[in-house]
Amino acid sequence: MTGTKARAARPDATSGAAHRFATFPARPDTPEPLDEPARDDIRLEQVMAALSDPLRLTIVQRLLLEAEAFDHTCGWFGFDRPKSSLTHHFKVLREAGVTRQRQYGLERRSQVRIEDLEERFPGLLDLVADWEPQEI
Amino acid sequence: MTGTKARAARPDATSGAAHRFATFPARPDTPEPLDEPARDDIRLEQVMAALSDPLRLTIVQRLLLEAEAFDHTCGWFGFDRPKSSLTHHFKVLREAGVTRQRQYGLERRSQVRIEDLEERFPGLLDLVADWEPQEI
DNA sequence: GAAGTAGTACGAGTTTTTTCGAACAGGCGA
DNA sequence: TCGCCTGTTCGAAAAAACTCGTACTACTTC
Repeated sequence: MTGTKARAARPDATSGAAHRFATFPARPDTPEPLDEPARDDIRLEQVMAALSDPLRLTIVQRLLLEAEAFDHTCGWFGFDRPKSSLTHHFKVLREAGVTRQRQYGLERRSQVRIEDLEERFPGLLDLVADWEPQEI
Repeated sequence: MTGTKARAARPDATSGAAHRFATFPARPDTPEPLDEPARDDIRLEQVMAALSDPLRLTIVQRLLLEAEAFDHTCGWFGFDRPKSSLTHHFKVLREAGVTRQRQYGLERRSQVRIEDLEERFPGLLDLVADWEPQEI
């Protein structure tokens, strides 16, 4: 991992309305994101579908809350599932416009598209952040 | 339809925070609701799943906006689908906790559980109200 | 180059959701 | 009682989503 703690020390505030989720300035060595819908092409029904799965809700919630909203590898989550299943779920999130993924050498890192989602569907991410996973 | 306009004339404000959707006082002749989850048993993932379908989003949006949030029969929507399909979709909405249904003689009327959803998932209904159906 | 690592792509099996016809239930009015 | 009307239930077919093993790619390190 390349300096997550250092970056997390001074997050910028989200542009526009103040918000509970911190965002971070782009860095010069950041690779281009994988294919994703443009902000205005994000569809509510697809975001809802992406967030209707407990595993994916967990992913988004942990991206929002556990590590100051910065990007993480698939492996970081520690889910006990086959890799191909995780690939599938991360792809659903990205194609719905919920997350952005970038390739850093070997690993693919994900982060929530906080600003885009806040503009298109204000308040939605708060619901995810406050979600309580079903107790067994 | 039994007096929708008259009832809509003076809606009460939602209890708690002021809100864009009007709610209505219960009437003495109101039948018991069909089986539905209790407020605290409404699960975000199931609400998301229920709202991930364009037809169901349309139903909820029109219940919210077109008739001052009061209840309507399945037929009122005028969808060009077999009746059994509509029954299915209304059932998905009710079982997820999004709508409440009551039997009035022949017809079954639906309304959005505005207060319950506002308490559990504040802001979610605004997203539905502002949703723009995909242009063909 | 060989090995190790992070994750993808494909495809099959399974499950869930959706769709829709056909038959049914039950209130209401003539 | 006989239709008519609103909507349900059942069942089957079709479509979509999920799971997961296997094989593969690509980068890094030795």
